[in-house]
Amino acid sequence: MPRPREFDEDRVVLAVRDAFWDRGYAATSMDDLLRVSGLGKGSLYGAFGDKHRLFLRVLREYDDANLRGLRERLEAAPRGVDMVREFVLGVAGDPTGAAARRGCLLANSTAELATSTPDVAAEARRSYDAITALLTEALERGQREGDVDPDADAAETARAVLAAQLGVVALGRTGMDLAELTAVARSALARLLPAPSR
Amino acid sequence: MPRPREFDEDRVVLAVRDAFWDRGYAATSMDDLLRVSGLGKGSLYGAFGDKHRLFLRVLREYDDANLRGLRERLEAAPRGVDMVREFVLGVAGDPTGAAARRGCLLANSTAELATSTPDVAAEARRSYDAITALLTEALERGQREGDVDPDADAAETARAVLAAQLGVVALGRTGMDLAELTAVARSALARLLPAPSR
DNA sequence: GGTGTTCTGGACGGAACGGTCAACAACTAG
DNA sequence: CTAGTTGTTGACCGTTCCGTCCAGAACACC
Repeated sequence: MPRPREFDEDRVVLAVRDAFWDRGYAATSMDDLLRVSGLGKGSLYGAFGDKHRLFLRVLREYDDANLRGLRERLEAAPRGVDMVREFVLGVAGDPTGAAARRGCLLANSTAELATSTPDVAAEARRSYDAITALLTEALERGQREGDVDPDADAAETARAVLAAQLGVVALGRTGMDLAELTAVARSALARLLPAPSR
Repeated sequence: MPRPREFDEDRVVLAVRDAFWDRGYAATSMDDLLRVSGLGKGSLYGAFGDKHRLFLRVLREYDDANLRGLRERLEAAPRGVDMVREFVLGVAGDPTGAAARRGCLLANSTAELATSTPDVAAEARRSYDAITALLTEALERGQREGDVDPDADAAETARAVLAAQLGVVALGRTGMDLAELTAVARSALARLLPAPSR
């Protein structure tokens, strides 16, 4: 019997996500969020709660989408190692450099908020653990497929790959030249994923 | 003939730095800065300008101190490769984990502000370029000293090491278990700095 | 068509924001 | 001791902040 929503919840979450992504949490005002979402104050508060709750929801959905994408890429990849390489090289994938400059919402949020907001730190741990598990799986497949040194510890390598990727993300945020950023990614990958000594 | 300052400028910069470091730029209010510095409004504005200018000064001095420390460690290190290892492992060096959770002021600031504040992005590039140069120097010394594969490109390796360190810093900020963080650092180092094949 | 429930938009409040300014204090140079 | 210069303090300003609340609108159900 209630009056139905006039807006699409997912669309609002994406619009709000972009605002937080571009400005950071603290620098994004509720007025900004109302503007980009097109909602009135009552609607936004009614549907999502206050700024903090809204942000956490946005962050969780962002992470979930990310993990889903990685999982799909792993399944679709001809070889396990391809997914690992894409994961690192993809940071510099957008030829305009805009994506690299924008960085990763989770990484940005962790850097800004992890100290003051335990929820964000916990979300980051959850997400990075899941990514590590996926990378481990990909590397183990790579070992079976003969692309990765079978003597290497896949889980350890996965952690190193994640660190390298996070580093490339951080460097991309400085506006570093895209060719150089790609070179960093390649250089790290070449050293982290030595071909099996056959 | 002027009236002399009643405060020590460097002490104020350090106190303000800690405030920015703990809360981030946007979440730190001028009142916070007045409290931690002990100054009145007129004094702080008179000596350092507005919040933005004060922050940039703090960030530059932080970076300079960092670079100075790295240079000294390189000069003091028995072997070039020691400085490289310290650079990465040092992130998890504080046994309480507080330093790891705090992260790096420059990295945090870049993640929060690089998009909206070109000055911060430029400062980050400047700093990371200088660190890369130092790491390259250390690695070249390591090659001469027989600790680093002489066939590796030192500059490329330096970039990969920097990325790995930034990644470890990012992971440390999530509150990841300290032993695990150390393992990540070791794992990355072991793969980035293969012993020379003698 | 009436009724009950939810949604909507904006007015509103109190607090906190960054920044200015003027009156006063503290010193130096002569 | 006087004059001149700078430092200090805190009141003050206009703006923006987040969040609440309410009057009215839009639907579903009976």
